[in-house]
Amino acid sequence: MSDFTERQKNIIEAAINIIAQKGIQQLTIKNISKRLGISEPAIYRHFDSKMDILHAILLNFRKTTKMTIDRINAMDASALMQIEIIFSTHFAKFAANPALAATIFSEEIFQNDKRLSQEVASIMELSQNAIEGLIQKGQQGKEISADIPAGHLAILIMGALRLIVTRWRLGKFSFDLETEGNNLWKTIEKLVAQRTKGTLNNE
Amino acid sequence: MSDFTERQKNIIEAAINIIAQKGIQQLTIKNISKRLGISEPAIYRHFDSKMDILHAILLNFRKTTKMTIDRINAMDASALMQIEIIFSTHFAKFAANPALAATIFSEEIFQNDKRLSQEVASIMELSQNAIEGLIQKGQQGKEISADIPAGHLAILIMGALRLIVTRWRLGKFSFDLETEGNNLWKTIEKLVAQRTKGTLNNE
Amino acid sequence: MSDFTERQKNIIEAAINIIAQKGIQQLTIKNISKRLGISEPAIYRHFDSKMDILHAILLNFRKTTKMTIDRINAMDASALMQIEIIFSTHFAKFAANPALAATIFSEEIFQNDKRLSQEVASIMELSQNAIEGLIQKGQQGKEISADIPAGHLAILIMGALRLIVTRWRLGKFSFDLETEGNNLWKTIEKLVAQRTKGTLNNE
Amino acid sequence: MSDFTERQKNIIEAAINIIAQKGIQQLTIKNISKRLGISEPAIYRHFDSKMDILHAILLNFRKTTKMTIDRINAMDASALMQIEIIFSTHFAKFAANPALAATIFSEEIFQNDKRLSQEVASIMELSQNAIEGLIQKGQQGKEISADIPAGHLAILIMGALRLIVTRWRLGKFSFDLETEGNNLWKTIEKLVAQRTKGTLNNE
DNA sequence: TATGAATGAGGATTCATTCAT
DNA sequence: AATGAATGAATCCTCATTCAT
Repeated sequence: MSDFTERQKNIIEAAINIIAQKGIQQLTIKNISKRLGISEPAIYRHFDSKMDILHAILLNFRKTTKMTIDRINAMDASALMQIEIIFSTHFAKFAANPALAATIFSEEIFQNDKRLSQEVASIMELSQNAIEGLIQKGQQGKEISADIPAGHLAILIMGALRLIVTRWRLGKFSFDLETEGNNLWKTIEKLVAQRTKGTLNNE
Repeated sequence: MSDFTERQKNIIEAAINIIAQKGIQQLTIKNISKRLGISEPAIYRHFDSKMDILHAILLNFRKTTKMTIDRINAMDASALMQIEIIFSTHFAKFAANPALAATIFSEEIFQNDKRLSQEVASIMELSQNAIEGLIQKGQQGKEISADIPAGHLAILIMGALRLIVTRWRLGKFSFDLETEGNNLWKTIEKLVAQRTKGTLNNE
Repeated sequence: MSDFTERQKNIIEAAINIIAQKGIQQLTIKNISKRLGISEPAIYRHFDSKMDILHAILLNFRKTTKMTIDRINAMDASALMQIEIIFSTHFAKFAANPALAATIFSEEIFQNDKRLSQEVASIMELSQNAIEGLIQKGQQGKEISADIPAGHLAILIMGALRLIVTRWRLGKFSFDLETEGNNLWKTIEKLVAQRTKGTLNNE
Repeated sequence: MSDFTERQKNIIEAAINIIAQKGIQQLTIKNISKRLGISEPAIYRHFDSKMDILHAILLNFRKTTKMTIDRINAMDASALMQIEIIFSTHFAKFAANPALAATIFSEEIFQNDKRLSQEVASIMELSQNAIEGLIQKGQQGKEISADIPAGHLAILIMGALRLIVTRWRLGKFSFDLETEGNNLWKTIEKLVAQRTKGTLNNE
């Protein structure tokens, strides 16, 4: 959030909350200003257009995602552990800010605007590449079965993450996201772990 | 599509295409009518409201999904084979009608309307339950590793399916969905297959 | 109703009921046709326009009002008795068909159309003149105090009639119109009755 | 009009004039804005909805009516004189603002909206109760014949007032309302005045 | 006699945005 | 930095009416 003024941060936050609670169709300048208790034109002091607000949301998310990934990549830990941290960090982030999930996973919202859709694609790539890279590292380190395409594994992991978050949202947060996320991770870990004769799950 | 008149089918189709090409924000009565070369009020001869059109889209999708699932469930095939068919049928359907994917995976679009959001939830459950049931069958038949929770597996499978379709859409269909889908399936199959000493993947 | 076909009578009746129950704003061709269980264009087989339907309602009311008045005028009864009959007949008519009151007393509804507004004026005159004539007759016959302008008396009588009916409608028919009407009449009678020394009310 | 902004007062005035001149059917946001020389959306800066405008008209009328009645009630005058002032004040008000009469006496216009119809009923009650109260006072003070139910008298007075105003409107203001009103009042006064032997009208 | 399909005109209302203050 | 007032364009939807069948 470093490059944004306080008011801009307020606006971004309000916008995210509106999207999460009421859907993108309710994200109007009027609703944002109402939430902040200011007038509509006041918004235009801080952002040139509504699109700019959406762009700021994405930009902001990409930044924090990148920071998280960089931090995790720099860790001295096993690949599986690192992926797990990415996984659980995402869940923690969404649990703490459910609005974010609604916004980030609403790709089609942004498809009308080139700048926005590119930003979305870029964010998706970021996590995908990070996970894929860690998987390859894990395969080289014999933590993860080498016979599984890293890209496919990344899709499975990210797809599961997205789906469980979406369910959680649509189900009105009726289960504990972090707990379920961790459980899911254990299953994933079991699936992808290097299987040697001695560690066979069955038999 | 059996319960709809020809005009209703036209309208549904036009609506799906608009959502796919321009996004839900562009799904207006005017745009639908323009696409069909009729006037706006003409739409209201066939649907009471815009929401009813969206509802019809979902209803229709649920129906065909249910039929597909029932047909596959009735098959005399291994559980893995059946899941694979569900998987590939979905890809085939989306490949044939990319608009559908955009519509169906846009859950948050519908969150303002109870009837619509319930329909979406119901559709998601349908596939989830079907896959989960087949996984359990596969586990009982020793096709699929029994130590993996069926629910988690179902989330992984459906999550991957959704994610790959979303990527395909956002990437403007730059890869062949069915091919990639089949490849992904092979990986999934490998992951979940009952692992006995003799069939170990590694070593 | 003699000059109208059965279908026309149905339409008129439906229109009156809609005006009474939902107000003039809800009097639409669609609502009329819905009430009759026919299609909208079917209405146009029987009336050239919506205005023609309203005109027919007024025409019809004027006819029956004229008939009533003529019949009463022809009676061999005292003037007061005759006015009372007009008075109570109106109440009976409105009690039997509350919709009519709502329609007839909604003069401003018709003010956009010359033909309709003239019809309304003509109906108002009809009753006014009838009552005024009977009052004069009563004054000549010494039934009614001669020092009161007949026109003013007619306004008082008709005004009270209209107001009590309006109240009855707005109060959702919470009192018995005919009973209250008769009570009111007794008061009116007392007020206008020829006051001779011997029949003084006070003292 | 105290609680309304200048623009709100403009809008209310324009609305009243439209209702009076063209009827309620022509009371559209477009027509109001046209009359004020502003755009349609501009209206919504000042009123949330069209219904709110109608409500404001009624509210305003009720307020001034209440003030008038309170002022008259506080007067040190005979009951008959007080009623006469209410009577003539109403005529003066309508003569000065013919539009108001058209609006206030159009009860059925408001019947679709609970809030509005209650306001209308409340306004009607206000005058009715005031007059009824004054009649009782007059009866106690022996100004007014005590053998006449006060409620009936109030209906006669208010009914006559309404009817004469309506005629004046429908007749395109072809007579002088205040003059005719005053004449009518003299008749009413004569009718209700305490009749003692010495003041007998006849003989 | 009736209908299904359609339409031009218009309804209230909302939108993102601008401008003078 | 903020606001009150305004607006052009667009929203969904309804209306009376027409026409081919």
